[in-house]
Amino acid sequence: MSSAAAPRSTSEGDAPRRLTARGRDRKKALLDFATARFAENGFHPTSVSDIVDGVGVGKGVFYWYFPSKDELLLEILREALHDLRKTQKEAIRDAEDPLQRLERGIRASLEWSATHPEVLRLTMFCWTEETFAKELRKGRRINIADTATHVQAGIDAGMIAPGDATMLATAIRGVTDELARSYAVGQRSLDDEVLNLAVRMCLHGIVG
Amino acid sequence: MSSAAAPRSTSEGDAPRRLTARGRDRKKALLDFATARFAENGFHPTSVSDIVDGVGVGKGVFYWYFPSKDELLLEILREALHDLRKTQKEAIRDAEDPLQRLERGIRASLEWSATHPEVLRLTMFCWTEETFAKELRKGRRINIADTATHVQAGIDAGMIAPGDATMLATAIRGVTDELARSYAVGQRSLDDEVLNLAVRMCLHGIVG
DNA sequence: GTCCTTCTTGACTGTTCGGTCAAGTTTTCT
DNA sequence: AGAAAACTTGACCGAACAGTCAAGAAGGAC
Repeated sequence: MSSAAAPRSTSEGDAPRRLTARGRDRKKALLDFATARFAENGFHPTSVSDIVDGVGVGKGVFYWYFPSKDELLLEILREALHDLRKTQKEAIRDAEDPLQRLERGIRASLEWSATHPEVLRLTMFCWTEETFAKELRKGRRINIADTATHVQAGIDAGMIAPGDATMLATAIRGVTDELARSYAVGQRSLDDEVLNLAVRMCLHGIVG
Repeated sequence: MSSAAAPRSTSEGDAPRRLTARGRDRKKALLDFATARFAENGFHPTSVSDIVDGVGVGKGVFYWYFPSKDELLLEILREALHDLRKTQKEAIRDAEDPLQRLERGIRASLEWSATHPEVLRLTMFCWTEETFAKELRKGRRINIADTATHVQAGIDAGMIAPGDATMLATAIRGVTDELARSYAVGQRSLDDEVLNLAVRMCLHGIVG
């Protein structure tokens, strides 16, 4: 116990850990490789050894950058949800009215999904274990709230038939999620036709 | 090698294994308990020992009724998909036109989901591992094909705007799946309001 | 009763896995 | 240069896990 400082993993509160350039590269390599393997093999069937072997480093490296395998997955998740939201916000920025905001948001969602199919697969797994589902619920709540804002604005502007904005937002998410999922699962390509269908289902289904 | 017959598990082809009344009860108990535990704890985190302990039997019992843990989950899955389809068929039987068939199918889907939330959770996990995803893809293909039949009939009868029936069926499944999922995940109750919303989104979104 | 099949037990096996650690190397800071 | 911090190694550990098996109990068929 009297030994050296032992900067053991991210301490309780959180000491974000200072990384050198080399460190940042390593961490990213681990993150990327793990994401790919988790998505194609499943989370549990992919061992920490698989990951470090794949990246070509010793096992200790893994635990230098991540406190645990679970925490790694949480980090992948958080980063993905954050990136998706950022993408949506950018896509919506210059829209002129609520309906256009909704349409662009829907398209941005699907396009993001098309470029991150591995994350979508991971997401499906995460819903099935509490540790990870908690994080997803948070993201979902935020996403639906964002959408509901625009739906409500549309209702107020008389562009959308009155109704429970949150529920309509949930249904919109349903259409986009499922179409994205069927792409992730490899049953359909995410082309313009699908994008247009999603928009048509959501908007013409709810526009008064 | 000269030992007794050794009726080892379900043999390659398949010898459905003759069960006594006691046997059938045991098997059902294992199936039910496992479904519940898998749904609340996750598949991998739930060990075979957890299951047999929960039911109060020795470990050998498990392997008398199931060749492996994976095979047990596949059996749960197959049974569930079969039951859902049967329920839908019954709900649709006396409908008068394609639109009514679609509406009743949608309602039946959601109602079935409401009474089998554990299965829905399991389903999400299954999409993430090939062994199980294969089974789900089959179920999904069948489900969408069923729905597409009615959509096509609606198009032919001039009740639905022309379009790719399969794609529309996919979107319909999207709405119902997501609403069901948000129920399974515990964010919303599956009341009449939700049922009506689903029908409204699907039908008024595609009716010409 | 006796024979045969179904069913049950629980200790055991071989393996794998997440995580640790003492020791060493490289980079950065001063 | 020298100290400190960041990084890396890979053998090692205890726990847990899916699956096996030799032995026997229960119950139906005759």
